[in-house]
Amino acid sequence: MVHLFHEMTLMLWLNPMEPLTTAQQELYDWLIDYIRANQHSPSIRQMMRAMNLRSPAPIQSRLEHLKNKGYIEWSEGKARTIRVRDDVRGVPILGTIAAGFVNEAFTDAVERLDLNGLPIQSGDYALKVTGDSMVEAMIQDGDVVIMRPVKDPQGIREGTIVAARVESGTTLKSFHRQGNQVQLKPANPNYPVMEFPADLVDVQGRLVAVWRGIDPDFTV
Amino acid sequence: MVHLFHEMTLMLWLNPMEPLTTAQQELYDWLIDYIRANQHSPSIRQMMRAMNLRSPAPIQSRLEHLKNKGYIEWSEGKARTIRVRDDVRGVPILGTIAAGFVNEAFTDAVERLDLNGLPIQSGDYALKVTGDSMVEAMIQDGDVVIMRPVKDPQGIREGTIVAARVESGTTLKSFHRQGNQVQLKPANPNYPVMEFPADLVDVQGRLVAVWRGIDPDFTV
DNA sequence: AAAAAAGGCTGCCCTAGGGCAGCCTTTTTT
DNA sequence: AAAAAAGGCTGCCCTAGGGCAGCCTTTTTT
Repeated sequence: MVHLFHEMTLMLWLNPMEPLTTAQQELYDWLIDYIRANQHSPSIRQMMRAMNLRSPAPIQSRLEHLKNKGYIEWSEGKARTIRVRDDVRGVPILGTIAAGFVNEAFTDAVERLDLNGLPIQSGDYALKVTGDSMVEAMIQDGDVVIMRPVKDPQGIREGTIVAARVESGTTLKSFHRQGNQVQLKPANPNYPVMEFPADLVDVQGRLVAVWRGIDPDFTV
Repeated sequence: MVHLFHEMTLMLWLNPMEPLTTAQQELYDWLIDYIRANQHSPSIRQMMRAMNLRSPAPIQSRLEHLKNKGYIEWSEGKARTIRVRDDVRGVPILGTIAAGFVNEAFTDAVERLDLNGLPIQSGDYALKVTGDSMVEAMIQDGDVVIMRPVKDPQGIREGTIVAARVESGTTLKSFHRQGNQVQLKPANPNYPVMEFPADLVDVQGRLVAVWRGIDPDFTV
């Protein structure tokens, strides 16, 4: 059983794109980091130095491969115009999961919500929520939940909302311990609390954020 | 009264940074659009052409001004390295406002949530929610709501969630009409429905998205 | 083990593109 | 109205940085 779960977690990270060689992957990872940090592409010479090469040619061929495999693109002949493919940015949605008054007036921006990156880490993934079992936790059908892989399942706090895989499927629930058992509690009285031996519960991630786009056609 | 409201809406868009001259603003706007569309900075020559100039010098001086006023920055001497200041990206947070099971396993990404831009338009702004008057609409204290300015208040659908300013302050409520009156309905039975003459209600935006970052210390 | 692909290097070409002096014109401030 | 700032232009310099031929070495596939 446990083996099955491990296969699952691996599947989660399967890359749907053509695989990269070690050198290509190394360049790609460095490139992603550089672009994220600097907001612009490095030059081929910079990549050459970063990869400890003494000539730009290898970088050019690796870039060519990355381009052919669909990872990046650039404007021919123009400096620093490499961009990562659109759908690689952002968080991958891996599937679906069951689940007064102020008197101050608006003035200037007091802080900013940086949707370009702030609370999301590399490795995070998203799930689209189906069902209403978490409505009392303010998560409803159609929401997108951003999950973070859990390295140490022992360290999960009581009540953390997690995506947990048990034999019947994967579900978004509140995580609780009861001796050797794990309880997965819905946030909706119409659903039962589920209880499993701890080793049959594979926690695939914990909730770090919720995104809800409002469809204007559904605002009654 | 109505005049006051108009002053408010203007205040909303006050730019806290040093103002730009027309030429600088024009370049800045073009630059923002270009970077958003292409994922990389244009070259000075490109800007020269876009601004219908015959020499790069004016662009250089405008960029210098934009830099001194804190709008942009770049790496000296490196091509296409202009970046917009960090806190200008993303959505400005303008203040605070009262307010089952699947058997499919996760596999590959079915689609992607592009946090870099997808559902947000230029002009949108964010408000941090305080209070629990919208809990039944799944919006809770601490959430960040992304709002879109409403061009035509007549066109607001019944039940749309809006940020509305009335004489007592600004509030996040569900918008309803009752003859010449406007009803602002909370999504919480503990709060009263409010009713005002339509011309005393200034709708400052409608809800387009909700973002909730989960503080790991509060996951009980 | 053999063949193919990828990686690496030297060395060179050449242009995209940043920078700036000097001077004039237009716009904005005072 | 005068002064200051911003905008514009010509014209030039020069290097950051893309591109590639040719050949060898290492890794990956078959």
